[in-house]
Amino acid sequence: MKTIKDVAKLAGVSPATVSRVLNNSASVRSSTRHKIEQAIKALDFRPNESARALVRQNVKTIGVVISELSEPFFAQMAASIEATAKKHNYRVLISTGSLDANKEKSAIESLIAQQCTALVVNSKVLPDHDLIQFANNNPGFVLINKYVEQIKHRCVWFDNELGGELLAKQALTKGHKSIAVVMARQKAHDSSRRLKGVRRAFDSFGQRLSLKDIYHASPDFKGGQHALTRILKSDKQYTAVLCYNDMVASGVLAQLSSLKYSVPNDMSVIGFDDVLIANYCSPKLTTIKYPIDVMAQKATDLSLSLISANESQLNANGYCYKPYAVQRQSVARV
Amino acid sequence: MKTIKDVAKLAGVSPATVSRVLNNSASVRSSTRHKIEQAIKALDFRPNESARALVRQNVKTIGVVISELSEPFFAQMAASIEATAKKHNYRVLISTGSLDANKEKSAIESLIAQQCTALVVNSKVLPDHDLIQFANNNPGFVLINKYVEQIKHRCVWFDNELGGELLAKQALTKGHKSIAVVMARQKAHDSSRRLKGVRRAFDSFGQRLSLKDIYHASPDFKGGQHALTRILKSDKQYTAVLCYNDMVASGVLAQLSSLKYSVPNDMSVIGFDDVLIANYCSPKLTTIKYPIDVMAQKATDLSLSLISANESQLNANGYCYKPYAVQRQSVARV
DNA sequence: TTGAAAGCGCTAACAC
DNA sequence: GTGTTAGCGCTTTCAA
Repeated sequence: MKTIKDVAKLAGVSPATVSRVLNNSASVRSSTRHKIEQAIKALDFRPNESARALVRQNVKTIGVVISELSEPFFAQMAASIEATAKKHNYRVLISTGSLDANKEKSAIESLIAQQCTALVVNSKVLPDHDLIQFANNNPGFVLINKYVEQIKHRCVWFDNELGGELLAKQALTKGHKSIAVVMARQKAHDSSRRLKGVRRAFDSFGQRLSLKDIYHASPDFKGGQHALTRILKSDKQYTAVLCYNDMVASGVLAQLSSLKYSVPNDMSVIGFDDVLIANYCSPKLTTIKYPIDVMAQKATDLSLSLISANESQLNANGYCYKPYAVQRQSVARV
Repeated sequence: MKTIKDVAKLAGVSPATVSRVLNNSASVRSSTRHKIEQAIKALDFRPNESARALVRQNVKTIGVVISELSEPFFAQMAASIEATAKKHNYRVLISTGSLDANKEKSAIESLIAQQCTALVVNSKVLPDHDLIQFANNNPGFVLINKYVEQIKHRCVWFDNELGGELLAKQALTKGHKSIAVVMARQKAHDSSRRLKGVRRAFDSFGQRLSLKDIYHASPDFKGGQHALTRILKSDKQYTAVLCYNDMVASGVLAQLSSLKYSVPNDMSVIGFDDVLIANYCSPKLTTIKYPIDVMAQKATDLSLSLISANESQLNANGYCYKPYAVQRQSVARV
């Protein structure tokens, strides 16, 4: 392995000067610089990042914690973080938390041990006080998809309640009266806030959402399939199904299709998130946009500016992103 | 930041002994070990991985190069690598290559500079001689989804030709005579090998694939939509469309659906890869399985065993994975 | 503008 | 079993 000494020897200078060229840290006579650059090229030298990290006490790596990389929503988030990090010349170290508090915690800790000063964490199950403690000990710690009052300036989150409201309004404004709602089973998910928004919309339309109309399912394709089966078994004649996310909605769609129901004529279906599949299923899903791309970008920028002490432009209230409706073909007027 | 010295001081021992406990590297009296473990816990100490990497000349991090993280196929691959790495107590450093030879090269180089001795690379556009050179200088360098003769023992690849053959047979065995084929535009993709397999199947059925029946498209949803439009404009009455991948097939499906064609009655459609969406679209796609999960796992294990000199169980011929057909509902008999 | 030297936190010989 | 010491490759004072 080539080291800075090899370069120095070949260029006939000291290692310190090579370092100066590498970092543009002090003025170096241009002839000297040239010699060094030649030597670097000749040896195909690349500085050892571990050594740099050790002496600089940080590493040009942003740590990312997510629950599950294979889910489209998170994959998109990770992709957006990676793209943003790349612009700042940072790499991305990914660790999964798998919906387990201990694993989530050790995922974060391991990234910190790797000297990641920048950290973008999508915590699903870790208690707030743990998150606050991490934030206090790590200047570059940022939460995404989560709001924690005490460290809100490090949070990039989404207005789930408004999302729920918009979700319900997609059906309510088209005259639907008998509406089923499919939410996620886990408390950890954003179900309860979305449901609150759904209720608010019902109230504003003078309608009532009964507990019986709320179905619980795992937040994926299979969950949607199962939920729809239960929905059809009920004695109510629903005309619309509000879904926790687009994967659930796809499952609902698939099940309806296999039962020869026509969407949106026999049943309207509304998704949430607007991931790729919403645009790819048939009929295309009317859904609620969760702007995860720009949120991920913001979280990355935020983390990076927090560690560069470039705090002038920080928003003390954090960053809340709003949903909006994306109307496609899965909703009919009744 | 806590260091090994702090722990040593608190436990009343030397740093070396702390290191021994940390690494289980030599026998330590159990009472001493206990004291040290107490001190580690009390200080919430975690060893600095950069320092370890520097002295050990490697890092417990596996570098991954892929073209685009947001594509479902690659997201699934990345997820599988991460899961496997985690089992070996490795982290994952991800870098994207974006179908550009220079970016791909610098992505690999940057991972090497980070001391990643284990490397799983999905190269799309880098010339073989570059890959061979990387392999020669990096014992843990492994290629996935690619076969390079000179370093085949470091390759985990897929039998695209057989895949193409199976793809065509899904239609041929059901009596289709007029078949359109949609392949990827880029040479970099596996199109040509798949096409070769398609041709072989046609030959074995005594049928002829004319150049006019081959359509080129970008390997995604939009590409599928556009391709189908061109297919329907042709003067031939096709009864089946063979697609480069499931995303293309979804686009074909969507376009057919919007034109009120019924699948598979009016047209049969066959995908490739068997990503999630193949199971989620309507009708469910008949497709060819690309076992990316197990391949990614194998590539990760291979890379890790290459650097641990645990080469006894290595296969000098590399690892070729075979496709198989997954029959669902998008193909009819004619 | 450049070089010498110290040291980041850790591991691994080599003593004892 | 445990401590002492050197040094991994780099950056950064401090002098010159």
